[in-house]
Amino acid sequence: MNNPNKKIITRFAPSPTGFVHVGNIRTALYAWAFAKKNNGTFILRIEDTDKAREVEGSIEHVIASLKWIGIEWNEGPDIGGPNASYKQSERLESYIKYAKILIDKGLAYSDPYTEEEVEAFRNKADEEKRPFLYRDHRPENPPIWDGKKPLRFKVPNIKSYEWEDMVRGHLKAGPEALDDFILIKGDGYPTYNFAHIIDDFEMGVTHIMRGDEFISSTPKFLSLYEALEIERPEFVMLPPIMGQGGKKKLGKRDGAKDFLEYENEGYLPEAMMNFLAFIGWNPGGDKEIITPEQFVNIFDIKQIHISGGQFNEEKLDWINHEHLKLLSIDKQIEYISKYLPENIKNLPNFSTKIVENITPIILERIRNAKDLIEMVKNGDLAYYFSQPIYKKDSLFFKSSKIPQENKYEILSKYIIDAVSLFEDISNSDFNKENIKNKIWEYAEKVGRGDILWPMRFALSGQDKSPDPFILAEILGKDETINRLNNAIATLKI
RNA sequence: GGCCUUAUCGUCUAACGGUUAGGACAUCGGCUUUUCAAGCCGGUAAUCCGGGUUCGAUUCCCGGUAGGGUCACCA
Repeated sequence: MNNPNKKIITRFAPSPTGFVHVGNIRTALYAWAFAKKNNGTFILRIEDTDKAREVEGSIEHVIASLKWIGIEWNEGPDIGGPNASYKQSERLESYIKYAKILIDKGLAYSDPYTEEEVEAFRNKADEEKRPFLYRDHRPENPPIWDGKKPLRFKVPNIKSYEWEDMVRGHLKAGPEALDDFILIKGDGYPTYNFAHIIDDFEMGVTHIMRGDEFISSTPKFLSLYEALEIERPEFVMLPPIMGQGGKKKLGKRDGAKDFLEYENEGYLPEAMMNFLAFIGWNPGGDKEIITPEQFVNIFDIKQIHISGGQFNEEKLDWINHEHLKLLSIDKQIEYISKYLPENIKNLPNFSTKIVENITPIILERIRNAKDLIEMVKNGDLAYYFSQPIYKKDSLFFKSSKIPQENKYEILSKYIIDAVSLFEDISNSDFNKENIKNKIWEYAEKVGRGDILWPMRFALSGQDKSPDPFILAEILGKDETINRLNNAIATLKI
């Protein structure tokens, strides 16, 4: 088939019919990684031969999606290349050229029927419960092709085909898989079946990576390669990505979402790449968190799976969290700032300094932007930027040992003592270690929960929060004492 | 329905004839602890079924079952 020393050329060839989803991107990812690993060429080609389904802005969207996840191409519609154009609608001369070769060989003919007539043949076959084959109706004397009627391939040899696939191994199909399919449609545009073969040939593509839904049409492609007398590329059939929960192949019609949505939801591109890479491929071993560079280095077609994998959002969340932890502190701050909701940014004491300080705390508690928004909803963030409001009884620790009768006085005393202890720490030494050391002995004496919980609650106003020492450090000495004094005042009401 | 194809814990997977069938996510429990989170430790959990081949099958073969794909002037 291919000379092993030949430069590897792969491509990703979406049609501009709307957004791309994870399935599309996974295909692109493997083709890109394979080419990159082998110092080959990766081509982006737009298959815009169905004008009816075309959606405005799709090409920009594909480009944005690929760029976001970090896939770059060597040739494409935006950057050109030696075999431009990279849009099929601008390559019509090529298709006509090869169509004429087939006509001259007697291997293509004009379809004399109307769509309705073909449909009637099909329905009749259905009624008689036998498979429909156009070639059963192959016309005796087809008219000269005028470019206004579909041009059909005249399958030269109705036979069984066997071929090798780099993932599936040996595959085969009987003659019933072969039919006189349309090469060029009535509107002058080629079909996928024809166009991709011509383009891959002209662009020197060595490996075709695509979903396994193309297995059943492979014999048609094989027959066409033969008729055209061109060498076929290697086939690399990728397993499907199944939708969450169900067993259906993930597709646009089944609720697969716009790939760029994942950016809005706070997923990191490198986490997304990591996750997608592992649906349908596994390097063996226990390592599950890999960087894009590592992925390219270890990617191997031999380790692509043959059966489909489910899209598991919980695993994606975990992977995202792992990658979040891998980020530099500056990148982490950038991440939190990017996804922090506006209502937090509008709080009275909002400052980027506090955001920087609470970034590690937040990061520990979230896996994506949804979690961050959830934190905000639960009031887990607002207290860093504004005074908490609460009822005085919630200041008491659940298993408090403070006697009921004069509990407000006693707790006030504890907090007053704490304040005076903290007064001793200078502003510059007001960090969590010093704060803890300062109060620890006292806390041991009165019972840790009876002062630590009230202190934490006075600072946060929340049942759940980080520990009081880190809270105090982030708020700073003045604000900490201020809030503790507020708690004392609240107890008096 | 015809044809093609797939099948290991709930999920993603490791095993390339010989393992107490390993890991990860999720889940459950424990430790730690002022609450949460994180972390650490541990538990539950799988070879679809039936025949072969073999000294020995998750692994090879056949059949069944179940899932997926495909049968367009869509890609």
